[in-house]
Amino acid sequence: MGILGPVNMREIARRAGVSCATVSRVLSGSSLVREDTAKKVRDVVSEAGFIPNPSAAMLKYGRSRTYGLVLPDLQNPFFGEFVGAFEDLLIDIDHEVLPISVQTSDKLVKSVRRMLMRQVDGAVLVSSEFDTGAVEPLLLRQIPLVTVDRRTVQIGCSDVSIDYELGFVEAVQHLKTLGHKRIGYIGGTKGPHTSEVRANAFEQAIRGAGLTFYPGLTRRGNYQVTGGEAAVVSLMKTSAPPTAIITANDLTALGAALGIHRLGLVVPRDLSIVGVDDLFLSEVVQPPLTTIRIPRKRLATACLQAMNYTKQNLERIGAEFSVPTQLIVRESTARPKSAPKKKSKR
Amino acid sequence: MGILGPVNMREIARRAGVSCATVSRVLSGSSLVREDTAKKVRDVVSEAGFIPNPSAAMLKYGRSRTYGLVLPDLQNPFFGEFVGAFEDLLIDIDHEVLPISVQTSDKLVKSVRRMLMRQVDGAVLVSSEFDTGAVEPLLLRQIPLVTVDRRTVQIGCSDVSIDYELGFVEAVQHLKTLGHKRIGYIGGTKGPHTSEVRANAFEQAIRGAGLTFYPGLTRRGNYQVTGGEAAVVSLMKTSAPPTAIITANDLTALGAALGIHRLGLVVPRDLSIVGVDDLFLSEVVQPPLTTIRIPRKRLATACLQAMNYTKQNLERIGAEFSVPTQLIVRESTARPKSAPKKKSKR
DNA sequence: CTGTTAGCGCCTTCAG
DNA sequence: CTGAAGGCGCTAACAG
Repeated sequence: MGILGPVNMREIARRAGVSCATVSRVLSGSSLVREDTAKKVRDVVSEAGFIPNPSAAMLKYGRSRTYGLVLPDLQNPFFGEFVGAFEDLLIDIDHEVLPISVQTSDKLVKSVRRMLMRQVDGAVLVSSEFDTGAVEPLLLRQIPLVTVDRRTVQIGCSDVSIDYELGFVEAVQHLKTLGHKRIGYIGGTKGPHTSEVRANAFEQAIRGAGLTFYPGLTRRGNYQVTGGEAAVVSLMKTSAPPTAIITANDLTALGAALGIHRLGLVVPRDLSIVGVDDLFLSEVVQPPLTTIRIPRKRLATACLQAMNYTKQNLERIGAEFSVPTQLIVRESTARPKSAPKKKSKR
Repeated sequence: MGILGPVNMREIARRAGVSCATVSRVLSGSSLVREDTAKKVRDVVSEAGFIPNPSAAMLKYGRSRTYGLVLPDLQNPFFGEFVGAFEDLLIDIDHEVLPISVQTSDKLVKSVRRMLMRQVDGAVLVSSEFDTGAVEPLLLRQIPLVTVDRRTVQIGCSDVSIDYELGFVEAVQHLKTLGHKRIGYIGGTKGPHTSEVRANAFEQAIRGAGLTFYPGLTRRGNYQVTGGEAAVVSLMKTSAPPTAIITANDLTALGAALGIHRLGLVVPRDLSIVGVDDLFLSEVVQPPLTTIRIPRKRLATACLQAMNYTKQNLERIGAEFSVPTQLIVRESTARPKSAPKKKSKR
């Protein structure tokens, strides 16, 4: 079974009575080794519990078999779930993921440094700000880049966009069918481009459905519970509050639901709420949240695809990929209470 | 600024007109370099954006500056939060964390292999099953180990126990004060030792408070929402259901709350619920969950402490550390509805 | 088919 | 104070 201390290849070679090269060949599955020799080597390897040192290989090849994954906030369960999905994909190709959470305070610069240290073979930047200066070192070193929802490509950098437009249209249609006319929106923070993308998708969906877009029913959140709560309170205090809102993500929606509750109101009777993400907790809360699902697996797959494309076309402009979203109707949306009354003017 | 392709030390040395050794000395802060030479080198280093390749250093030293962190389930937000806390600690000492989720299906063996590959300097096993055979290779290679809630130590392996006893006593006291007498429990899966620890802590707390321990009001969950829901339904169908329950973790508690809701009942009117963990979502759900908080930072700190102890006493039996818990009272617990009626026999 | 050799980038003696 | 040289473990040429 096991052994004491780290065993190296030379030691394995010695025990098997062959040279390191032969051991290396056996391990890499080369067919240029006689079967009985190979078997002998394999026996020694497994008997010693030998595991090759990847640092050595990396030193030789300059490839680390790991991809950096820059996320805005690992506290948000969505990103945790996404990391898991991405990791599963990488395991199949024997790679690793280096997840890096770029909190508000630290700069992207530091995470870039960390990736450079770990010699990542590529980096995926999810919904984060794209500070050209900060990622410069990556580009200069020819490290393939993939952004999510930046909706811009450049040499050595592809983009995967999440099709919010699709989900928002479905959501607005859903609300319209229920009878909502005054639909509000609680967005994300100012920095990341995805905030604008989501806000625009909302406005377009509203107009596309033939409804009125009320700028006064729009608020900025922070992608967290706190932001959703504060925004919904502000929204409900207006003279003509919305009967339904869509939020930039589920955490914001959960915050909004909390705010409504604290106001002594109830969801969906007093306000219908639609989130974005579909956290696995969203179907567990009361009421279960109607939300626009971002499919993690498809997103992860698209990122990997984009990565491969970029890698193979490093000299060229990156490609654009897209991932669909899907409305999941649960119980946080219902017919507006006020609407019928207003209509039936008796 | 940046440069093209990976730059190595020799190149820096060349540009600065010195040798690699001098560059190395400057980078490691050796004082044996003339200040003007050092400055010259530092300028070239920062101008080239040079970052030393840790693989080379690792190859030399055999230390990877990373710790493995084996968790039962990264889907559970508690572990995500814990990884973050542990990582923060490691950043300060310039180390990294390799988080590994050991799902039900895969075996611990595989994760051990992954850690061996990455040449971790140590491993923390959180609330997982401790298969002696599987971790043997770690022990044999003299890799310091820390377990959480295994409550056993051995050569080269320390333990950090979470003081559930404390939290459960507080929780039972809280429920007793509210007037509860029939308190049930929904536990964890059979494998990990922590399940027994939590179950025993519950039973002792009940008896310690002078209440009756009803084995019939005990169920097994799976640390997930589904388990909590199924268990609570089963519990409420008994002829004499509990008026309050304590669950093995917050996810289970959330599941229980969901189950109660589906049964057409309401928390805490029909059943008071106490969780364990204090997920950041637990204060956001309706009703906010009363729960026994496991402080992540303190747990992470204790793990690191334990790791350092083990490392410095590899030949000796590990030490035992403990982390306290704390009851957080919110709104999922209240006076039982039935109790007063039963008492006032009129 | 198998062994020998050189070198990946860094650090650390040992000389100068 | 600074330079030259060797070696960490592995692999890919190149010999045999």
